Amino acid sequence: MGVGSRKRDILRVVVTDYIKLAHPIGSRSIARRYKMGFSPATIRNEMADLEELGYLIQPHTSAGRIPTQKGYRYYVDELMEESDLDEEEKKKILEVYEYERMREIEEIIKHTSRLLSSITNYTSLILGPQLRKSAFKKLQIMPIDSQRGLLVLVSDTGFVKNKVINLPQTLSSGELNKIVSYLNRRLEGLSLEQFTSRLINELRRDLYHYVRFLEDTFTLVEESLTEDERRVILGGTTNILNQPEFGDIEKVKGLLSLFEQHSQLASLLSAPLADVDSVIIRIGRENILEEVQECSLVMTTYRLGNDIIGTIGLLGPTRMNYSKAVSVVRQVARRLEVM
Amino acid sequence: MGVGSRKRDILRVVVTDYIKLAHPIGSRSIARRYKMGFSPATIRNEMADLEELGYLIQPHTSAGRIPTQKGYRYYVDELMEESDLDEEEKKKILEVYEYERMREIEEIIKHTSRLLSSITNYTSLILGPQLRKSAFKKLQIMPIDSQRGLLVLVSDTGFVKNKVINLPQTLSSGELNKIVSYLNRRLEGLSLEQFTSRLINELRRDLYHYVRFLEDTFTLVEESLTEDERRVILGGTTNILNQPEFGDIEKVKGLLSLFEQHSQLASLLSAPLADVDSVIIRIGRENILEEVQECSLVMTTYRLGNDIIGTIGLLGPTRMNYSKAVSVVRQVARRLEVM
DNA sequence: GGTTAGCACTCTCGCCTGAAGAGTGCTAAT
DNA sequence: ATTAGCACTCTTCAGGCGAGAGTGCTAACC
Repeated sequence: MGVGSRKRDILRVVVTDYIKLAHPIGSRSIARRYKMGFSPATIRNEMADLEELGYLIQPHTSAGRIPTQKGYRYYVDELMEESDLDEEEKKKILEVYEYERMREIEEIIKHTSRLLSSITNYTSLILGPQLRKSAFKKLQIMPIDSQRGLLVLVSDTGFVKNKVINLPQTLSSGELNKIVSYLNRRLEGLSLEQFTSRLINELRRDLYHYVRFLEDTFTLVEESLTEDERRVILGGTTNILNQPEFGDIEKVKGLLSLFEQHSQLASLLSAPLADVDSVIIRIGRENILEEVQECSLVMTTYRLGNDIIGTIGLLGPTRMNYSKAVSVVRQVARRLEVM
Repeated sequence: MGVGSRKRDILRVVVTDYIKLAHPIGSRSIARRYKMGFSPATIRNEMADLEELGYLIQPHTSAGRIPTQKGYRYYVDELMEESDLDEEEKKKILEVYEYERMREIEEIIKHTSRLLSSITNYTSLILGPQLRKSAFKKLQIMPIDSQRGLLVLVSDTGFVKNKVINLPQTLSSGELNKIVSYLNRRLEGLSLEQFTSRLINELRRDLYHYVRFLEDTFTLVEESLTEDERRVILGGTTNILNQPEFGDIEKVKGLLSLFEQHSQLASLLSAPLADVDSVIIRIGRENILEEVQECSLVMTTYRLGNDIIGTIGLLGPTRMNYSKAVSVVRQVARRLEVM
């Protein structure tokens, strides 16, 4: 299919119209809506060819055509033009981040997810800061009462994690301070993925008197690396219900309960790290998970500092407005990077 | 309707059968399922009376009857017996809290909500610790780098709150320590609701040199009092989709988006504080919010320490298993109180 | 008088049918 | 290569029909 060929034009029209109208597109309606200079019959022939080639399909004989997954793929790769955002949408983006300068990273992400879903009416997914890649910044243990203390861990990307731990009664505040400053010295600048069992054992040796209460400290860091890395922030989870293709409860059920399983979502968002900065589109069955095989995901990575720290994405039906989704995701990611 | 009257028995049967079977209950099926010693015709007469009295209603002529809101109300007030839990369910409860001793209150609540929804198949709502009622325990500011610090606030109920704040460059660590220990002394034992603007102004006077960076501290406490108090933890939000009465997307939509609005949910859960320890049931339109007028809420308060600190509840269709919901909610709340 | 059997009536639900509408594929003409 | 024409297919929707379930009423029964 060469550039400027009639087939290309017709495929483009079918895809964009189907995205807009959500029902099969017939030759007659194309001829009516766009004055292409061909009769419906000609268009019909071309459409039959496009079906032969696997780009279109008929839901049943004598309905119009709708794009196949391959058709969408060709569209986003070859035909789509990235649309510019409305003035209003641009303004919305600016406003959100206007007042966000000082907040914690968690807050920024939550607002971002709300922003994405409110502009697009799709569901937004944000894979939070990859704690693994971020560096240790500071650790502190503040005594709460005689038995308990609060362990606080801060990463250079502004991520904070707490845990209440037991303190041995025998521990003086002087000793505690010494331990804390030892740990800070020892861990300074390490990325959290360097916090391996070898390192832990080394620390254990050095601090063998206090090992029992330090176990909690180690546990916290480990939890941060595993469980917490999979944290996904969602926005607009009910937007999907407005899509006509999800009018059936059964279809929605799987999707909505997927939204409660963060580790699954995290795997969905794991992008090939090669394509940093580019926007990745996964259409239908290109996604691994069963539940989203009738959905598409438009996503990109965002960075804070120099390391990649997360992914933001929009999930909609395969019939989603890719053009808009791509530009929204791109713009917001860019905006996020200058925070 | 006196105790032991036939009407009572029949009302009980209609309500329990409808809860179980989810379709209108007819006189014939009652006579068949329960050998009551009356013919269907007699039961029919009684049912006609019950309809007259407003306890039952027919969805259409010549269908069976279903309970009205008034019918459910009579049932829960007069007829229902609290059911005991299965061994398996009891075990489930024990297991969850077995490994929870050390965790932060937030974690405990999350697990509790998962527990509630998994046992009952309804949606669980937990109104978190009422920070307002809990007392200030400890405040700490840990420097992260030369410009920023992490402010950490701990309440006596184990609630932790963080915020990244700007530190004036000119501030020495000695000065910082002095400020922190002054604040700790000054705030010791105060309940957070005593943290009023009068107090803030007093602090402002005493620390007028540092006011600008302390503003963030004050803000944090204020936020904790307002925004954060309304935090609601949800579990099993998609369970509602399994109920036959919510087979229609339109009905579900409102409910699911309500689940994203925490302040609304918080208002739903606000219970008359008079009935601490008792389980409160709100049936259908007894709930204020539009979206849950076809749902019922079974809830009770739980305490940590001596002050009431929250509410746990189960939300299901009006046709929910009240008997089970009441006992689950009661048992879990009780279990929570000995943490 | 309370209870019951009998019966006509009503309403839902699933199924079929038929007409309207939309779109196609094929053929023959341009 | 393109187009007009036409028969054909398929969906959708309304209407109709029978089965099933349940009712209300009446008259008989204990």
